[in-house]
Amino acid sequence: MIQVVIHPVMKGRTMQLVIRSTTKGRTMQFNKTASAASVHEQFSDLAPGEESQVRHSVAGRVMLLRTQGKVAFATLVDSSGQIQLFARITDTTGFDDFIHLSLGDWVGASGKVVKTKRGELSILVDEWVLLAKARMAFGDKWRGITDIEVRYRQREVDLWANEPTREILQTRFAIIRETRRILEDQGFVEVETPILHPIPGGALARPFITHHHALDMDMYLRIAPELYLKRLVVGGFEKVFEIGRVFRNEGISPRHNPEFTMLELYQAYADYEDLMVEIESLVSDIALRLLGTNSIIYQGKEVHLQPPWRRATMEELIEESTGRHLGVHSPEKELSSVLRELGVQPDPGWGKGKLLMEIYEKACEGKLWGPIIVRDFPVEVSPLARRRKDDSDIVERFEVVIAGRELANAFSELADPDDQRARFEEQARMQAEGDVEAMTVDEDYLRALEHGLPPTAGLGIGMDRLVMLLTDQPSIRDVIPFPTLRPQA
RNA sequence: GGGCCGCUAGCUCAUCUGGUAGAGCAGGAGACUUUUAAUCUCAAGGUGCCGGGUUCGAGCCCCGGGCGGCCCA
Repeated sequence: MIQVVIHPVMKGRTMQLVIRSTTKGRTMQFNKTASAASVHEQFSDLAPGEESQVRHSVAGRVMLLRTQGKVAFATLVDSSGQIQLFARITDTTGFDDFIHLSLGDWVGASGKVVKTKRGELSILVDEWVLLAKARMAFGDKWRGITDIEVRYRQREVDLWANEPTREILQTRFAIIRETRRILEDQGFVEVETPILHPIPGGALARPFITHHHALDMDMYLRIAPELYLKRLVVGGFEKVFEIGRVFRNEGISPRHNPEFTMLELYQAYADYEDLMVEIESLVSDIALRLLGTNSIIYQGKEVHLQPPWRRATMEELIEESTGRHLGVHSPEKELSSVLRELGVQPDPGWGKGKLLMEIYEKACEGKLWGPIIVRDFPVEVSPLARRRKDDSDIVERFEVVIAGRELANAFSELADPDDQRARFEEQARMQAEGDVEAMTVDEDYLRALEHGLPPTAGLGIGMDRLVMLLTDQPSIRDVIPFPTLRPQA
């Protein structure tokens, strides 16, 4: 015997409906013949008070219920929109139960499509069935759910009570879909690479550690798919991309979630200049397709996404911001003192390249509205990127900054196995000195390079941040269906 | 990790300086045969995040803890 648990707010007739829906067997199937939107499309020209002779069956969630004696009106919401149910004691079987539906109940209803005197297109219900009972009380019917914590923890409630949440996530999934289409149209092949890594690599970040019992070894959730994707290029895939989750063991903020979605693409025979053009058109095209414009508003300020975007070197931007001409060849003392003036205490282990990068991040990045392509980074902070021909301390790398945030990171890939080994060893040294974000030597990757990586350029885009930008959301949590939260005590 | 803010009925919010908690909606009973957040009547609904302390008396003041938000490192 199944114990029927009744929520405290369920009483009287509503409780009887709960018990009946639980103990007398559920309706397991419903033959829905029309969506709310399709009813509106087909019968938009019905006159107020006019009844069509067409029957339809609709299904969805009861969002509002207005009873008026011997008639009642329910607003039914499905994934396409809303349609009104019109129940009448003379037409509707089980009318007495109908008027005791709760907000949130799932209902299937059949009847003629009519338009009421007030001009609301409706289903004049003759038969209906309770498909699922909402035992938990509904949020405020006017304001929905505003408690941020409830919205993130019980996203299903947020989703059906708050329409904007649905719209934002629908846009998110559409952005990812359009990205795939655009890249496939350009001849890129979507691939999959491991999420469980024996060695974390491809980015400077602290990984999550997990354990494989049969192999009795620790493994790491990937911090980037980068190294495996380049091994596919070595194997002969000339244009590849992967859209997938990566995991970084760092703090949570309005811009960071421990797991997030990254797009990485690699193109053989290309360099970072080619990818500057690629990302400009990619982001602009996605906006055009989904929003109908590439001139958008983010948090009250305009962002013009139409190519070309401004390009500037890191050194140029530092000079604009600080008024000082600094570079990787500036005296270390000068770089340290500028950084200290900016309020950052340099770490003794930092070289000139790291100092310069810190200066850029502190003095420039947050102030750049963009879109802007910031190019030519120090080799010290770019262990997988190719050196520039004219200056071996600088690499062919760029970041895209929009609204003060890094949206994408790209570079001409380092293909020289000897240089790569030296870079890995430098990273390993930093790791030994306690840098939890430094890389380790990846012999499998080095062996792959020994087999020959053609000239290749790679690009990574934080898809969550792109979604934030295009949906005008200030927090990454609002564009992730189930953001990471500490469990409630 | 540090600072500031929040946590009151199922939901959304009130409660001036400490005096023993209130409304709207939802839910219950009833009225109403074309409503649009329908309306009207009645009744019910609270460990004030948790634990200490101060006080004759704490939702409010103090200390500790939890969860969340924002800012900073």
